[in-house]
Amino acid sequence: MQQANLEGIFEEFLNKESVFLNKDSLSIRYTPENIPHRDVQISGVAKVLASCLRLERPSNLFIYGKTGTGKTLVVQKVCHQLEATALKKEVPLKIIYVNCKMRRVADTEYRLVAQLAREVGHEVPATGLPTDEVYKTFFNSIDDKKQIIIIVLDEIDWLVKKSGDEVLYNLTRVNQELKNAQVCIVGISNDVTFMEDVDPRVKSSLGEEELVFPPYDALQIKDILAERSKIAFVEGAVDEVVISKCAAYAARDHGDARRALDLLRVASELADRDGVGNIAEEHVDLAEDKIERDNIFEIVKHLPTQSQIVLYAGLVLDDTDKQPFFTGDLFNIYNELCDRIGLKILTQRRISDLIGELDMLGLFTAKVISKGRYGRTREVRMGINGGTVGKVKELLESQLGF
DNA sequence: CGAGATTCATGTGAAGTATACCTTTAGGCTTAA
DNA sequence: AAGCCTAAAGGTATACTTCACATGAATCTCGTA
Repeated sequence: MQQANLEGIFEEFLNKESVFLNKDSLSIRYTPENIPHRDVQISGVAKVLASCLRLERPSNLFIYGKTGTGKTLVVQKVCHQLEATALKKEVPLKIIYVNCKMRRVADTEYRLVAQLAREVGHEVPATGLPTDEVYKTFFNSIDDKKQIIIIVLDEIDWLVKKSGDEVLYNLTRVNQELKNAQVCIVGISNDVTFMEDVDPRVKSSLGEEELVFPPYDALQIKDILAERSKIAFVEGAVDEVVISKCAAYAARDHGDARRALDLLRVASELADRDGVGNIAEEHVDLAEDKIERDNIFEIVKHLPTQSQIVLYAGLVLDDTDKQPFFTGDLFNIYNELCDRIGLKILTQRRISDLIGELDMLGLFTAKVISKGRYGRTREVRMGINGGTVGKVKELLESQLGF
């Protein structure tokens, strides 16, 4: 009986007409042929980096703009082209791309440099070595021949927020130590104000050239979506109205094209699953919830256990009544929870830091306030909205074993 | 009544500790001449 | 004697703890109008 059912599902799936031609083109990893409305930025980046084709070190470049304004995409695009040209002209050029936000990959000085070393083919242990040693490993392996290295540090603001700007200082100085190779650094930041509280030496050196990516407006996002959907969907699967809606939603908060693409992709997946031949407006609404949920799930799932418990404690408090709550309240609940599942209780000092981290991830919204006579504390609210809370709670319960 | 002192709960920085892992080194064992 | 293996010694990064001091506005205190 069940077997037959399964078979039925598969059969149906195969017979069903899919809305997709090439679903990949909606994914964030996809690099499209041309990037609409970013000509200025593309040529800006290209002009700066082009000098490496003459074996001259390009100026360091610092790029900032909000999420989903195409920073990463543009840089990657230019880099690909550059690599291709360099290959043709036999210019020794290497481009290293590192995303600093990756947990446990590049979020400390040591780990970043270790990652760089790995990118040039030197396995480096996760701990144990002096940081200088790792620097040396990296330098030596790039300095063995004349070449230009372009290091792209994406989400560089994270790295600095977590472990200070010393890394950047060291990296911007590397050229003095290298005999053959030359290094150019491209920093990409979502935080527009990030440069303000950075060592002025780093600032002047990293910001030799600066480029701002303004947010897209609704019309531009529409263009982008239209372009991609030509590749992604079969004829007539997606309606003008749907695209407008996605664009409008995304433009509503700071012109985030990535969000628009996500909306369209998820909406179309939902439509596909429903087995209807085209995407309807309500699919977009459903998609909006789902994306928010999925993003949060992804973050929560990979949180260290202790942070998960702190988050769960927040959810418990959120459930009762108080919304904002304070560090002390949270710590009490946290204690009970740890007791319940027999986990080691960390100090309040540490929890305070963990709350800070959850705040950075957007799961909490925490603000240090003074309650006058009644002390100073963090005022914490949940950064997760209504419908998702329950699901996150379920997820945590199953992961933590409540 | 208002200026200044007090107070509370916790933020925050610095230094210390435990753990896991790394390299170096010295000693011991094996092996081959 | 040379080569190889092993275990101890000495070192590091990271996550966490301990200690001590900093914060900042509501509240208290006390001098003054």
